[in-house]
Amino acid sequence: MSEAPSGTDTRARIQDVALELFTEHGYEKTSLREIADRLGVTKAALYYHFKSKEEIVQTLIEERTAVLEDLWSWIATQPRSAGTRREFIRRYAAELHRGRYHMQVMHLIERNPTLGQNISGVERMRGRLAELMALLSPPDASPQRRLKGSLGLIAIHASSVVLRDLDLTDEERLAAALDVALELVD
Amino acid sequence: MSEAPSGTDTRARIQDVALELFTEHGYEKTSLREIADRLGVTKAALYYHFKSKEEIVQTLIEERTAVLEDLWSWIATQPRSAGTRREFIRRYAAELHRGRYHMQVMHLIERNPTLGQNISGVERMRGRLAELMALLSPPDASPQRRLKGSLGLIAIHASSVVLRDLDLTDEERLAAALDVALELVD
DNA sequence: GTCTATATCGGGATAGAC
DNA sequence: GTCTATCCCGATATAGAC
Repeated sequence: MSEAPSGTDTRARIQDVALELFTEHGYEKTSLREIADRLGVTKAALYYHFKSKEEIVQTLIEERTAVLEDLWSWIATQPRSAGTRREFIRRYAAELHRGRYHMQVMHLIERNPTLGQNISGVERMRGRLAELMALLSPPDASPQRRLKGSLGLIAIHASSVVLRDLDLTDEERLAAALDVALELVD
Repeated sequence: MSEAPSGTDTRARIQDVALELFTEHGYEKTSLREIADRLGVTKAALYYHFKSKEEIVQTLIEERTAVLEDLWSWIATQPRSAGTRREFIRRYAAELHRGRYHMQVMHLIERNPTLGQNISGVERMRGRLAELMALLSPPDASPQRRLKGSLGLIAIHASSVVLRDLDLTDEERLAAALDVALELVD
């Protein structure tokens, strides 16, 4: 699933490069020529693997949506307790270790307002994310508690940017974010 | 400064509409034709007031950067105490009441990765924002504390999105965010 | 599976009249 | 201060050869 058999799987290599450029320069600003150039192929080659630019980003997003929906299925069956929320945060963080570009895709959809108006699947993902955030506080929580719960997830996403200048490894950054997130959902 | 003499000041009306569309659909995706249409003028008319699309967004950003720099000048002269941080958060929140589109511009720069590569002034703003976030925790703080301090500011920015479905007024939302932010920088 | 060549479109920007 | 008309470019996407 997230193996990247770096030899022949051009399709996966396209996704890799596209995601990197989309997150770096934005979806709209990234041209297919740029992607093709970096791969050492031509634009037309991309169209053999994907029928449009949209489809490239769609496949990326659908893979990550599946992850969110798995997490949602799990949490929906659990009691709405602090213990559940803490366990959720741990599972979410673990996912960041496994799927190699979960975080990047999250940044992509957070930072590209244009995705979602046209691109199917993005709205569903944003919806799932909102639902998960709502579940990170007790059912009858005050707005303050609601916000803190949501900030638990946001902390994890933001840590890589906010702690960038702090000379930590990715693991250390994630560990710190995990501490903060666990506290926020508690 | 943020008056909008709604009669004749076309320049301000262009900024208004542009900001709204930029934040809604993204900077790249918004065309000058769209802006002009909504104002009931033509593209060429925009070029009388601004020499380029970039200049429109630049003026927006420069006004908000000035605000951040004022806040920075103030906090730099204060002791790095919890009291200072709390007062900073209060001043920041107050600014959201005054300047009518401070928040929108913040969302704009957060969510458009493409701004900043080319557009002068954005990097300076991002830098100021990072510096301010760093000052929201003690000088020798752990990564955890650093992250929590930064989340104080982020809480304010995120509240409008995160608490959207909660049927609160903007004031109530901001008040809740303020509570959480004050706690986070403490 | 990748190439060259091309069709087509929409965007930013300018010239010059009113 | 706003208009019409136009230029120019880069982007997505397709056709068809190899």
